[in-house]
Amino acid sequence: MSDAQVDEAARLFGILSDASRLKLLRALMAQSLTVSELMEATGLKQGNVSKHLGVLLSARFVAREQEGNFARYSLADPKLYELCDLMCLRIAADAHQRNKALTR
Amino acid sequence: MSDAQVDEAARLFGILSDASRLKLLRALMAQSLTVSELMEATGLKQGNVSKHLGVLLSARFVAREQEGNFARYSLADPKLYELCDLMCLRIAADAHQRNKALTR
DNA sequence: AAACTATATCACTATACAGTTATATGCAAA
DNA sequence: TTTGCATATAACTGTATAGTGATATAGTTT
Repeated sequence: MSDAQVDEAARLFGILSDASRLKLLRALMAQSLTVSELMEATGLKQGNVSKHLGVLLSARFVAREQEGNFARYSLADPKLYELCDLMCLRIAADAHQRNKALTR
Repeated sequence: MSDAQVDEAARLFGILSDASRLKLLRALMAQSLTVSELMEATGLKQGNVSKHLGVLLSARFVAREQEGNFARYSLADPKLYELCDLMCLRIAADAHQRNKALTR
């Protein structure tokens, strides 16, 4: 694996390292949504949502489709599900570990 | 999924979002190594290696074992392999896409 | 065209953190 | 105990970026 590939992996992990972006992705896992709908779903402000979507778009984690005056975003990468699932499993396993340690 | 869990997922992704830390993990995938060996394997300076290992340790991605004067680190989370594999696949798929787009 | 709406972008501030150097801690050999 | 080595930690600097408010861009309606 080349240095450039490691850098790229780090960059992609970095894009997933923000709670606001994860919330946007989570909302999009259920259905594709417009910016306004994403504002509502996440509680983030408009400029912030657009900025984060731009980041996600640049990494091709999401796709953008113009619908008249609206911009509809959808998940573009099936690997996202697996990546997030894995991390969630990891968190659950960790919680379980900690729990066992406490009650032992 | 709670807000706290989303935050935790973001934090863990963040820990993987640094090229130096990924290089350390990659080196540890082959075998457990001491700090000095990791310096050699990655080209990073001592203080930097220790700091990154501390971060990885705090997330339990690695484990630490004292061996006399040395500290031996090893991978502690089997999910790391899958996470990194997935991201690498994603990068490869992306490269393939771009390649196809160019030669089309 | 003018007014309105949805989205994108800009400028700014505050915060987090990677890398570096220097120093501290702790184990080990003499 | 003194010396030396391996590792950890502290202090500092520079850089990146999240959030915000204001503004710009584009499409839509009247």
